[in-house]
Amino acid sequence: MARAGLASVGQDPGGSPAGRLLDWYDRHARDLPWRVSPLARARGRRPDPYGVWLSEIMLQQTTVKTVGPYFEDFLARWPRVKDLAAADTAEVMSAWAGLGYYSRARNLHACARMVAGELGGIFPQTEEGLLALPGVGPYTAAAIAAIAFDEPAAVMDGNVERVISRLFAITTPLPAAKAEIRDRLRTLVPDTRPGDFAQATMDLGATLCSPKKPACSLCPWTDICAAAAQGIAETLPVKPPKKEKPTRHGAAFWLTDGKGHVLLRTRPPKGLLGGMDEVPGTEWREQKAVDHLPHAPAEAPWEVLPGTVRHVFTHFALELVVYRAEVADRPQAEGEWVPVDSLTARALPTVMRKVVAHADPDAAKQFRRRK
DNA sequence: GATGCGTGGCA
DNA sequence: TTGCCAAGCAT
Repeated sequence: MARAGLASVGQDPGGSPAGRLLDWYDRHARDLPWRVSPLARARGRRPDPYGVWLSEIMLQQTTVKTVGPYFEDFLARWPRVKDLAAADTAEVMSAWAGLGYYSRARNLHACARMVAGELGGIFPQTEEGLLALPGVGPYTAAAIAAIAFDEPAAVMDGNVERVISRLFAITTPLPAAKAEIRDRLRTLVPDTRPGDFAQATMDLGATLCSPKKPACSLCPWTDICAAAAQGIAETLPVKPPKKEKPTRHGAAFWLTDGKGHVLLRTRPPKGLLGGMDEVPGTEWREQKAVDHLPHAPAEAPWEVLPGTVRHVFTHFALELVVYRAEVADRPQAEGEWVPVDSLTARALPTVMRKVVAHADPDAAKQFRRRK
């Protein structure tokens, strides 16, 4: 933890910036389920490309804490890429339920099938090759290339954008600043341990160089950080103003048959909650409907439940009224009758789990097993 | 370049 | 309570 005195600025007190960051990483790397520790890596242990790929897809826009149990569950169910490729899509969607951004799950499965099939079970080892895989964009391709294959790729995620924009005091707003951030990052990427360097920059952003109240005094780069020197670290990177979220309204219909089954539907494969299961409902509109019942999946003695279900998506908030009915004989209705006690096996997104909890609190208890 | 796409944690 | 935002990608 040697502190670089003013006299040593520009003198490279602890080696190159990358070297100093790696030194910090050797001492502070977090122990994560998909990570090979710096020590084990130094001893020659290599991360499994399948595990690196799986974790990176899950980590897109998703926190480490949230991903943990899902990663363990996927790896236990499908230890190798060919196992995942052989799974049913419905089973994969069910296992992904709750993690969000469900197109990731579809692309994950498509990618597994591509790798296990036409690629002979071997992941591409270059950024370019990885970029051609479904669900793999610039960040993920670079991350896999660096972490799994020791390619000196510039791995730039939200954390790294923050770290680099501060290090060089880049005040251009995002996303226009990305090109400059990437150029700056490239000057830092070392030829040795590029994978650890990538993980170190992300760890730095996730721990010390946080969006608010960065812990500059503990940072291995504090003495070479332009933003810290100018006292503007917390203001960077500059982001565009946020758009406001409208609230949409709708209704959901919980219909049971008296024999422990409930009517569910599967949403279309693309778009919001694509390919996921749902409790049948109305469309979701900003205007509140006067009467929901004409949109019910069947005629039944519908009873409106008190309260509403609220859920916030990326670009709008949703408020649902829940109706409940039980019928002795199943009416003609689009969808599938599913045992109420096996809903965990279904691909129910979080908003629909909230609907279940509202309509039948006992049934919702089965969801508590995970996490 | 802009937009659509989930969820949970935390200040 | 409310807003912020986290290891982005596809279109």
